[in-house]
Amino acid sequence: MKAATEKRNERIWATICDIPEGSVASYGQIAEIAGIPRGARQVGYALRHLPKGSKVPWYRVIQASGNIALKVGTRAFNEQCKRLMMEDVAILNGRIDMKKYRWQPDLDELLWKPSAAWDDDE
DNA sequence: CATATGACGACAA
DNA sequence: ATTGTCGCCATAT
Repeated sequence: MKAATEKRNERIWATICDIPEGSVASYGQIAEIAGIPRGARQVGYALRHLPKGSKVPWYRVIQASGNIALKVGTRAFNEQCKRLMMEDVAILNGRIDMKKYRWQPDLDELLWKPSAAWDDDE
């Protein structure tokens, strides 16, 4: 595994950890905040490679369309639905109302941990 | 180096 | 609203 990749994944996970309870974010959204424009798939990759007992709230990450990315019927899928519902996130007909639950970080929150979103250089 | 794949996203029919 | 295409980008073969 390349170091750059691990760092990228860590940034992604860190960003996901910032999603407040009761909210959700799309893969693309996470990617952008993590400093990886068009990196939606990389977020998916990072989640797929989540370290074994990580406390990352991966279940708050869903597709921009409001769907859960996992295949229906899988254990992970059920786990995600369950967790979301526990946080009062309604799932109607297998979908989540993004307009209503999408995480909208304020500048304060971004300034709060910029190291991830901006060049380490600066 | 060429292809195929995937926890994605935007857009056209 | 549903479905299909194409664009993206790191990995795997």
